[in-house]
Amino acid sequence: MKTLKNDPPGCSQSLLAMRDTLEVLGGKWKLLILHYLITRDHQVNTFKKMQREISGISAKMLTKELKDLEENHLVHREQQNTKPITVRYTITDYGRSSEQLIQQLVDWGKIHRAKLLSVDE
Amino acid sequence: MKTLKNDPPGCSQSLLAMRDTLEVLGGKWKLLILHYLITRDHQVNTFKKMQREISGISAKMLTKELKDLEENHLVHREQQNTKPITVRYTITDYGRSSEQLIQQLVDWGKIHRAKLLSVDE
DNA sequence: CTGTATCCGATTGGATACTG
DNA sequence: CAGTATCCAATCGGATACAG
Repeated sequence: MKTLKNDPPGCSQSLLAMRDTLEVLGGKWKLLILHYLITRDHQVNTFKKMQREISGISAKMLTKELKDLEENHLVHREQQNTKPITVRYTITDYGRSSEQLIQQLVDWGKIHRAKLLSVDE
Repeated sequence: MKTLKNDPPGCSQSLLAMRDTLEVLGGKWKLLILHYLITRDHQVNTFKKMQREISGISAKMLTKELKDLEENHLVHREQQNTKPITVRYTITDYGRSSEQLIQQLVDWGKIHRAKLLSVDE
């Protein structure tokens, strides 16, 4: 498990917690990947399939993000005995703890798109 | 108000909403800034004060992030008649719509720090 | 198929000095 | 005080080729 950065001096508890979350789940892709795996829990999600279906991500990025998520026990990596080799990625129980957060992202995105329509641009 | 990116083809509604949120509120600082302004709603929050108290942010970044947030009606900018000039930043009603999302970030950060302690590293 | 390695342009973001 | 302008280093991240 990756260690977190130290508290910036004088940082409140909630600020620190936010920073931690942004450090672990921040960036362009991690929450999208978690969402992908959560909503496709019963499927066999291979590297290739994920790259195809998570629109816009490159192999390099997907590798890196999956590695980060695995290090933090949010995602499980399982190599299959196929030929050629395939790898199955699944969400862990711990990874599921991000579900509410993800739901908030979805909810807010909908709020924002609605707001956009209601405002003269 | 900034327009959002178009839907990547074949993108589900929830995925699209997540992308929107990450586009508007993503990055290292925006949610920290909103949190700052929400929790200090009754104070006079000037540029300098914010830069001092949001540990680690540079003037350049704070300028840019505040501008983005203002463009999206999440933050209000108000120039004061002081000498030298000061500027007061406040959260808007719309900005307050991010409060639940921020709370989730705080909650998850606490979960994660606890998890970190419970796992042999 | 699942990555890794390399190249390289684009972007990020700090430091510093400066303007109104 | 509230930014802007400039320089520059570090990182990001795509494309391509390649390895197991």
